[in-house]
Amino acid sequence: MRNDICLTRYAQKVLDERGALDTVLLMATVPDKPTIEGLESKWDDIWNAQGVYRFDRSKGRDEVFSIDTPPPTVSGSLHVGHVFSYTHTDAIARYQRMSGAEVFYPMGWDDNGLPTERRVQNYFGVRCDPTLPYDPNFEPPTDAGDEKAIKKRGDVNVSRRNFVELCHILTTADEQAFEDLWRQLGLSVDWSMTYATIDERCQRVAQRAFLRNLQRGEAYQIEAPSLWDVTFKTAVAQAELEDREQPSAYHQLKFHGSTDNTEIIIDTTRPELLPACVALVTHPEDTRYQNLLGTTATTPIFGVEVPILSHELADPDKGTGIAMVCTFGDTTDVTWWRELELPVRAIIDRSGRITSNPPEAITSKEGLEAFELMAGKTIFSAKKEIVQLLQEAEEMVGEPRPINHAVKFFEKGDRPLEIVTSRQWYIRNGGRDPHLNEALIARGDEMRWHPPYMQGRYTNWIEGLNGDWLISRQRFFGVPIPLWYRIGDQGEVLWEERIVPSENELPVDPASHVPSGFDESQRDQPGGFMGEVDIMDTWATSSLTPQIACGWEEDEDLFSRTYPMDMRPQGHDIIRTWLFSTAVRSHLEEDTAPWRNCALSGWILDPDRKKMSKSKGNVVTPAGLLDQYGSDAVRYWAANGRPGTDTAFDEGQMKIGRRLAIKILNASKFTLTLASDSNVDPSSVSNALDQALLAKLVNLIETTTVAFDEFDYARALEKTEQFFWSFTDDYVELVKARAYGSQGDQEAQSAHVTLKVTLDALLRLFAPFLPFVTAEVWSWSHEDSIHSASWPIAADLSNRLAKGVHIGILDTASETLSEVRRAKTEAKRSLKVRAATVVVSASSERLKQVELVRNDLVEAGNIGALELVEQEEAPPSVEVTLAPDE
RNA sequence: GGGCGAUUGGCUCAGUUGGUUAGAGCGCUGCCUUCACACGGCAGAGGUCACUGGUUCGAAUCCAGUAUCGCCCA
Repeated sequence: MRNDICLTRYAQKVLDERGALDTVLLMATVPDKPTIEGLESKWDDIWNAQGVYRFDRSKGRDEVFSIDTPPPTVSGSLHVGHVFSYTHTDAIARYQRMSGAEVFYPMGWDDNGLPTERRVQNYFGVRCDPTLPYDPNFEPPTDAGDEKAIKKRGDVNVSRRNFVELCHILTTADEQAFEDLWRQLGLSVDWSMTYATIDERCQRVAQRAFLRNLQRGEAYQIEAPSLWDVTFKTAVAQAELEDREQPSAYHQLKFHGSTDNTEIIIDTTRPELLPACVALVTHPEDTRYQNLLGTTATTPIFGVEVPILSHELADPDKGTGIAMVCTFGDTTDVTWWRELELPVRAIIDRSGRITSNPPEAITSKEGLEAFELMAGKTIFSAKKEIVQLLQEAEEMVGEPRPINHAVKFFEKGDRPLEIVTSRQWYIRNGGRDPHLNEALIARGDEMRWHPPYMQGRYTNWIEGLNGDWLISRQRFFGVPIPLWYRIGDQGEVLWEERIVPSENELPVDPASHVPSGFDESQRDQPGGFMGEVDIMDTWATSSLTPQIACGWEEDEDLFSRTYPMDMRPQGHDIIRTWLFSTAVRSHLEEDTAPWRNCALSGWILDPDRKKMSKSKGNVVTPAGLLDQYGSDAVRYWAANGRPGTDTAFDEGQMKIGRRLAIKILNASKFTLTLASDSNVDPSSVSNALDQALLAKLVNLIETTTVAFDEFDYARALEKTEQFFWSFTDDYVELVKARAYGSQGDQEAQSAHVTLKVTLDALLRLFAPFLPFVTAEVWSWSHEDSIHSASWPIAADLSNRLAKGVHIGILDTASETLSEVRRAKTEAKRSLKVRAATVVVSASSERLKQVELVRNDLVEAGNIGALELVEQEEAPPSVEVTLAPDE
């Protein structure tokens, strides 16, 4: 029965012996009571078995549409925000596939980095202690996941390698859960092409790219002040910062002019950095301090002599207009230090405490004693200590004045960042090189941005860069920086004498692998080698997703067919990190933009219009919603969110989506039951109303095709939905009787063909959004999958339509029918009650249209006498006289 | 402080280069168990398009400014 020829034969019989054979046909092709329940697993299985979404790598670059899917962070649960943006991408992927493109749509998992470390620490109740040796017999704790039990026993210390193994155990399980959810959602991903950012291939790509950067001089190591998170004890990059309003206080300190011992009052929020003071600085045009420029002052308590200098960045309106420069309180201090060529007096260590040894510049007894009191203390305690000392010495004016101000935090951290000097690896990203900066901004012009204004965020970010990209992290679970360093005869590390692995050795872990030409006994020995202990920032891997997905340097054939990629979908909040860093890597590696299109999706807001995020605790998880409303319904809600626009989480929209899916089932059942006999040749459509519907369908196909080509899936959905409801509410009601044969075979046949052609097109237009219900309905009358069927082509339909179709007939008929319904409703009568007479007054033009659909109107409205009165001036009116009440 | 976005019925949103009377869905109200669909259908009420000016024959739409909200960056 799934055979088209067979189906046609049966359908013919239905026409002849209608009624008697209806049941036979229904049982054979269309279910009696179609339902959307259970479609997800049924169709996932079928798609899987048939390989509907498998990438055919014989296709050339011109035929391929490649998508650089964002690898979601697996160390957390998915929330509806993910469903939202991934559905947008999938709709476009499905449209492209149906339009004839060979869609390259792999999925990755982002599992390396801090979020995983934190999850593993909490889930297993462990801490990584890199000094411990690997324990090959280590078993994961049996109480994993049991918060109470873990809290009771406390964390267990494990070696780095054991810790990494636990990371792999957990991420593997997480990834399976994610895939299951994506399948339930109906993403048309080729699941044979997944990758994980910590897997061997990704590590190889990340390390190879790093070595190439190193070779070309784009990666470099330098000892310099950098932003430092004291909780995670790692350096962080500019892109990972966020400002947070924090309570603080201004303190007025008395410096003393060296020549005449005048008091110089400076305002500072960080009095504890006084021992690290290296200069005072004021604005070059600030008349108040002109006479001091070029002289020196001594710091209170510590008695260190510092120069008084000028710099543009000193704000005359801030505090007293003269500031103390410390190494280092904030990034402005770093700028002053660098540009004014000041010395370093570091007093904050890597855990955020005051160092035990004072800077050499402090020599006075009083100063050394004061430092002794602060040494080893946290910032908070040291501040209390120094304020007390200053007040006792009467070197502070008044009390601290509380303020709120913006302080830089690591976006994942919860203590303010400090600035410490350390040896770190950087990749050039235009933060220091104006030419590279310009070149990267220009790359933005090679991509189409959806929506276009998002390009401004990219440009603004690059323009505001103040340094290169810091990629080294002092963490455990990530891709190691693939290097060793020679150790000199005295045991000193020779940072410039790097030992670089060859590319075919990758991936390497310098902590356990031995560079060629050495053996393990030489590790950390004079004359031997030392492995780099740092790992790369997670973005140093994620910035290579086009290279990873497309098989860079490992599958040149695939690479040539897929790169540069056609589309990068992502959230607008990570333009500065993911999008930008990816552009950097492709620029350096391939001298090209990584993609042709960037599609930026908005956020999901909770009903209070707050961004949905884990930290706010307002996250809604998708699994329950998919079960409750069905995947098509949830996708419908998601697809209504316009590109780049934040959208409120709204279960109401899911209810509507569900209703739409059910309506499609029922309307299809009706159409296919009546019209499965029909050919689908629009040129045989003879009725004027039918022709008008098909002409309108041509317009719809044109509109949705243009919208999809512009990545405006939401518009395509909206227009299709609008058409569909008027199709079922008006057109189907108007032709129902005729389709059953009331006006003869030819008229019925015209309706059948129209119904069938329209349904076939509508199902395909809906398919990118509602893949399950459309696949189900399509299968009732087709052998192939709707998802590999061709997208409707407007010209194909319009070319086969009769010429001179009056598209307005459809609206005229709908409006007239609506008037009849209104009369019945206002009379509080049933819609099937007879309208004894209906008088339509309108222009002769409009009356001609009514005349053309007279029979359908009379039957749909159950009209006794339909009278037409010509009236050119007044607006058209419809007067209805109902049959008397029974 | 700079940049960007938003502001349309109770709610969520359309409104495509300025063009009759501003649309849809939800919610609300009323009616109808109709032979695809009660997991439904039909219809109704409800908006001076944030505000103030300007351009224009004509502005939700273009321009300037103001306010509120949000985001990004200092």
